Amino acid sequence: MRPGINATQTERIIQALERAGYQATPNRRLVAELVASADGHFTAAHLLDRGRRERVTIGRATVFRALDLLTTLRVVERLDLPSGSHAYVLCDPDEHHHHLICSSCGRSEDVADGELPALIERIGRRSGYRIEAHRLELFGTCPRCAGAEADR
Amino acid sequence: MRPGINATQTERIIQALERAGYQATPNRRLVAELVASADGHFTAAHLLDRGRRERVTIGRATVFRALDLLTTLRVVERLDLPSGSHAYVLCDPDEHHHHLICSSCGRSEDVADGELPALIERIGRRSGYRIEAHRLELFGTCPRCAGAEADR
DNA sequence: TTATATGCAAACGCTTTGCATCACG
DNA sequence: CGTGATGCAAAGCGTTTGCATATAA
Repeated sequence: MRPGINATQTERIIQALERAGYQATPNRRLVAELVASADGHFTAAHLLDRGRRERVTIGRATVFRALDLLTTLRVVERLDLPSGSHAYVLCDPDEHHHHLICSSCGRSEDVADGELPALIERIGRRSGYRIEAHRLELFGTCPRCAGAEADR
Repeated sequence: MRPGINATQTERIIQALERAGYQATPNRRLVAELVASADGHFTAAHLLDRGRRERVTIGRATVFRALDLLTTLRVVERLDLPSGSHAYVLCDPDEHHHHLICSSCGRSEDVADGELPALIERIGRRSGYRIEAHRLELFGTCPRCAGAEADR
């Protein structure tokens, strides 16, 4: 889980692009690598910085456009942090899930939907609303950071 | 539930301000009235518009500052809409709850926490995270809007 | 050769800030 | 009087867009 490049993950992202009919250009490959190697969530600015440090001339717009694309393809998801700012996380496109985010290091886990649908169904029945979407975000401290705290 | 001024609600907001040691100035009273009479969620810009329509010279900054204050006092809560933009809702400062928002008219309901804590406790145990905060947002169509649809 | 992708810079929308003025305690 | 509140305009920040260029199918 060190911040190296995860070739398999990178490939998955690129394949998602190609499957959807987009070109796997060098820039998009770079973004895919950066996303795949991000440990936890990241902002667009963060990604742009890292991209430029890799000595590639990559434009701000390209990063935003690539992230947009990946969001549409459900390869990444956009989070609203408690601070009000936005971040992205890599995630599994194939199943509905939610995110558990470490406030200390930013690492995040996908959390399966579990009993939530039943709960939501009940809320819908009680309120009379037809519920069409939901979003659950969990914030906390991951085991590693909790451990590091204890060591101090 | 028409968009009239809800005097009781307005008073509650003003009292929250005073209790916290802030002055209940005419501007803040106006914001309190606007917030109390908002049917559903609203943006800062929306509030500013309405404030100015009431023929009061009120500055953008004042509205933002008042909303900040009310957010701190938990009289309103800031929402992150799926579009990525922000809105505020009036809510009950005394109990933890979540929001059910009508995508069609913007009306919103507080939803009690209910079984969520148990679910979250389980997620925490399974993941090893110490979960410190959570946010659940529900989007759908309220009974009234669903009815209006059916009437068409 | 036609559609797609890119970089750059400017535009944009929302929010915050600096500062002089005003009101309240 | 001194602190707190306000309006205005300007600055700030993250994001998007227009457009000319470059690259891929």
